[in-house]
Amino acid sequence: MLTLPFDESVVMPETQICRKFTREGEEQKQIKKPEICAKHVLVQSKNLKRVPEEETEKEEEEEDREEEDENGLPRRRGPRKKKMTKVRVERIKVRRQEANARERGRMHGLNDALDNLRKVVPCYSKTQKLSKIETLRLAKNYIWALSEILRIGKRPDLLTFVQNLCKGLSQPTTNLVAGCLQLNARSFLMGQSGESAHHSRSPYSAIYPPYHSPELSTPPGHGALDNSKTMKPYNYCSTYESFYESTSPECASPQFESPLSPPSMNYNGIFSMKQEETLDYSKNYNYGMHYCAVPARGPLGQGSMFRLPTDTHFPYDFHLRGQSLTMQDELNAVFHN
DNA sequence: TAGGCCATCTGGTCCT
DNA sequence: AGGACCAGATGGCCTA
Repeated sequence: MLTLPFDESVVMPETQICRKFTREGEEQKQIKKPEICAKHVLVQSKNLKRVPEEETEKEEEEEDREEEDENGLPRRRGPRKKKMTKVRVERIKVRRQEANARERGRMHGLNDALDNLRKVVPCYSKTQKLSKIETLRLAKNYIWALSEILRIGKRPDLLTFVQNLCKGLSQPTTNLVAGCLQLNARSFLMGQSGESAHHSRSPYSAIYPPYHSPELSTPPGHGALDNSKTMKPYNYCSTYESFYESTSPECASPQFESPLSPPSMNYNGIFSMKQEETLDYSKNYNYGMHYCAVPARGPLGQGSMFRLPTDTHFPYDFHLRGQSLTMQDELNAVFHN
């Protein structure tokens, strides 16, 4: 069901500790406070340990002897407190540095995992990253919303779905989720008038799983079609760029080319499906993703704003120009309520 | 400038 | 003993 390859090896890359971190502002930090690379620390510590080890033991023995009286008995009962010799202090320092490096690596792994989570929740933006807590909240809501769909067996209307997604989220995040839908919608409309109509999907397809997509429902290696053979290689960058008019820094990322990639589909509304890149898209664009939102009867705000036509297909019949804004208003209202 | 978010350091605790 | 995990403290960066 998840789009992007959920590969733990990506989450915890082997070289995680010593790699170059590129988080915003971190480079500056590196300049100010050069990062102590774990490997360095380890090497240093090994050197520190190895060279003086024998000497250390001698020293410690001597110190221990110092604590004995003339009869060879310890001066005090109970556990002896080891003297803090230079060497011992140094060793403690090194161990602390090692522990710091491990802790840093651990936190980076955690952050990588969080980044991967950001990519599979329905709202992903490189430029406006969700905070950690918001990512977790949104992920929880997303899981809940999807399981509700499974439980009930039918799709809720768009607004309900988005409302569920936004429960407990801050207003900026709520706006971001709505913004994601708008971006999608805009691109969708642009696609209609332009040459790349097939490059976009309706906002519905952006956030809903591809229920009617037999081609996509089977992960590679599990029979059926291998999409990577019939479609152009996955490249979400183009769509990313179409949304943000900038080059995705992850274009070159190999992590999405894993052969273990799950069906190359992303529901998050920002990235496109792998299949969108196909030249023969018009033929293949038949995933049942043509859900469109039509205004519900009655004034806005009464119940749902959008409805899913259950058996009719109105591809591209999405009245977004007016509605996208209204939708955000609705979402804001939801938030404020 | 206050507040939110984040990375890092640190010491404590638990587990192997 | 050493590593993993955790939470508190701290300081930097960013934004409203």
